[in-house]
Amino acid sequence: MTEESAQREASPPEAALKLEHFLPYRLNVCASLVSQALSRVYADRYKIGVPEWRVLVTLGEFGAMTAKAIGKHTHMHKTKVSRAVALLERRKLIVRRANRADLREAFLSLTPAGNDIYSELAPIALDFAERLMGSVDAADRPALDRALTKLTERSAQLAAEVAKGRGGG
Amino acid sequence: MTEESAQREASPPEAALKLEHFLPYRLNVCASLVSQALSRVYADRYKIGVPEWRVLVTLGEFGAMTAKAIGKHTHMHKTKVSRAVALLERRKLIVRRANRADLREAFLSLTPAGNDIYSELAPIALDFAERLMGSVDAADRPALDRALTKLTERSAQLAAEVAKGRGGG
DNA sequence: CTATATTAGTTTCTCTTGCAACCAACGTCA
DNA sequence: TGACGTTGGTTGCAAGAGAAACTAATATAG
Repeated sequence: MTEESAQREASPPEAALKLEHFLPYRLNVCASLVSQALSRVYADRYKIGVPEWRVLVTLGEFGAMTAKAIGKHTHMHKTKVSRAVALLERRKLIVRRANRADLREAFLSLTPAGNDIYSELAPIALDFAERLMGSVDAADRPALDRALTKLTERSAQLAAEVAKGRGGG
Repeated sequence: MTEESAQREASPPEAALKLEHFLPYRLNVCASLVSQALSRVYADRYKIGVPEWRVLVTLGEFGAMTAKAIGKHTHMHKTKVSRAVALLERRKLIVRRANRADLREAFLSLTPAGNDIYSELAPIALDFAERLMGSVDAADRPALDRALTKLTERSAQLAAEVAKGRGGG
C-alpha cells in the first residue's frame, strides 16, 4: 500500500514495469510453452488437441462423468467440452449412456479403445511432467506447488472482484 | 519425492495421473485466470486485448522498436504483432516512423495519447501484480521466480526436442 | 395440473488466431 | 548490373474459441 504512493511521487513509475519481469506475462509464456511442448507428444500421434486430451484424462481418472462435471473439473467452457466430447465420440474413444433419472444429462466414459490410448498416454504424460519438474531445483518444488495454488485462488478472486465493480452497472 | 519411483513399479500407473495435480494443466489454468483477471482491468476501460497491451507496455518500456523486435520481446507471432500494431495505430496510440536505412522495417513508438494511457495503466498493472504476488508466502517468492524461469527454459527445450524427433521423418 | 424458471447440452454467429502465401526491400554472388 | 535467396511485415484462409440463442428435460410456484 505504501510502496505505491512512494512510486507515484518519486522516480519514473513507468520504468518499473518491465514485461519480462511481470508475473502475468511470465506465467502466460511459461504455460503456453509447456502446453505446446506437451501437446507435441500426443497431438501428432493421436490427432487430438488440448480439450480432447483433458476429457480423456478426466474420464480415465474418474470412469464416468457428465459433460457438466467434466467442464467443472477441467476448467473448460461447456461448448469446448461439448465439442471435444463430440469428436471423441465420433472416434469411438468414449461412449454416452443416458441417465434415466435425468434425461438432460448423460454419463460419458471411455471405450476399450479410449482406455488403450489413455493407458498408453498417461505414463508418457507423467514422464513429461517429471522431466519438466526435473529442471526445477528440488528444494524449490514445494514452494512452486504452494505458489501456484495461491496464485490460482487469488486470481480467481481478483477477477470476480473487478467483475463485480464493473458488471454491477 | 520418493513417491514417483514407488509409483513407477507398483500400483496402476494410470491412477497416478490426476489432472488437478498435473503441472502443465495447473500452469495453464493459473495463467489463464491471471490473464483474465488482469485484462478486466484494462480491456473494458481502453478496449484493447492482450496483444495490444503487450505492445503498449513494450513501447512504454523501450521507447521505439520495430515490429520484429516487439515480437521477439513479447513472445508473440508476427501476425499478432502486426494486427495489434495496426489497431493501436488506427487509434492513434502509436506512430510508425520509416527507417531510412532499411525501408522494410519501421520504428514504432507511443504517441502522447498512447503515453497517457501507458502512464495510467502501468501503476495499475504493477499494483495488480503486487496484490497477486501478495497471496504467495514471501518465503516462497524467490523459489517461484526461479522455478518459472527454469520451467520456461526447459519446456522450450523439450518442445524443440520432440519437434526434432518428429519433424525429421 | 399448468405456467414459469432452471439446467444440461448443442448450435449459430462472430472474433481471434496461426499458418501459408504473398509483397516489397535488402543482401549477395556472379 | 542483375538474378536469387532472405528478411520485415501484411493478408487470405481455415480452424478454434467464447457469447448468446436455442432445445429438451427437470424443478418449482401457484
